[in-house]
Amino acid sequence: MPELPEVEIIRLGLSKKITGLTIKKIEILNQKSFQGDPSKVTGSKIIKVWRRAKMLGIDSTGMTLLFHLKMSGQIIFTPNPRILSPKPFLGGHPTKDMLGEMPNKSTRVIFEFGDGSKLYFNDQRKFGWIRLVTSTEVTSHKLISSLGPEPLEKTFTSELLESQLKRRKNTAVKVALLDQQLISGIGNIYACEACFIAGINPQKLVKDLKTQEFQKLLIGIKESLLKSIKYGGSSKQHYFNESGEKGYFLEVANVYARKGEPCRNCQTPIVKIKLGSRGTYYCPKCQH
DNA sequence: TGCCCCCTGCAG
DNA sequence: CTGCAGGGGGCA
Repeated sequence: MPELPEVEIIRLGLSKKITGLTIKKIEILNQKSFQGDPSKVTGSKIIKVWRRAKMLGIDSTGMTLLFHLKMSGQIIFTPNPRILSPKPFLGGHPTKDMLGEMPNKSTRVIFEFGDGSKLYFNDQRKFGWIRLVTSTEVTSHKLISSLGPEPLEKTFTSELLESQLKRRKNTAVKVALLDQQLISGIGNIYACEACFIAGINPQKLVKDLKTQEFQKLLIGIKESLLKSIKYGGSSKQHYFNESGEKGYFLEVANVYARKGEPCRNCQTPIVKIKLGSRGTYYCPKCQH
């Protein structure tokens, strides 16, 4: 589920909460969700929490826990209930708006820290994973080294966007935007949103884009990602931040999941098509 | 460059 | 019941 904004929100929140804590115990409930030897980090202290593309990294001494949430992964932090009052989501049964008690049936890995707080890795569909790698090996790891530039970096300009996308000239723009080797962190929601802001039909081939369209697309990418972070991310089904709170970006999204609803710009009903086997939303009047 | 697949669960 | 879901690796 989570794309760049959602993972970034988790990073921001988690960083404040777990930096400095000691990993006391790692309980693996689903073997496939955790790759590596957990004993290599138990007893060590958390130094840093970082993000690259849609991946989250937790550094301890010499080792990195690398997380990928894929479609349904969640990272949920709970303070020690004997020290701090329970968060609202600890209260009850899971609903659309509330996460419910931890752990639940989707919990795959549980980290326990020295102060009694816990971190739950939940993943209904089991596509996500945690990999334990040495910190020196992580940057050179294939998963990281093959990634394209981060779209929110200042150095990510329309020239860079153009040169990256043009590595796939005969591909539809929206499909190219999803390619993590070209640009990292954009997923299905923000690819659709970026195309809308840029006024570009998602089916348009990269080779047919004009310089000015790359400039608009750059704005569309940065705007939609930043706006989502501001609104707490997109919570369609699974996404909750590390404190169990939903995000509200989809309530202000222009096209994603708005099939048949009026375009916010021209009132034309938003259309849904399949592109590269992914659901794709756009306004047939505003996007050419 | 385009499918199939990894899984589970929810909506239609 | 079928189809669909914030991802992306592997394979032809």
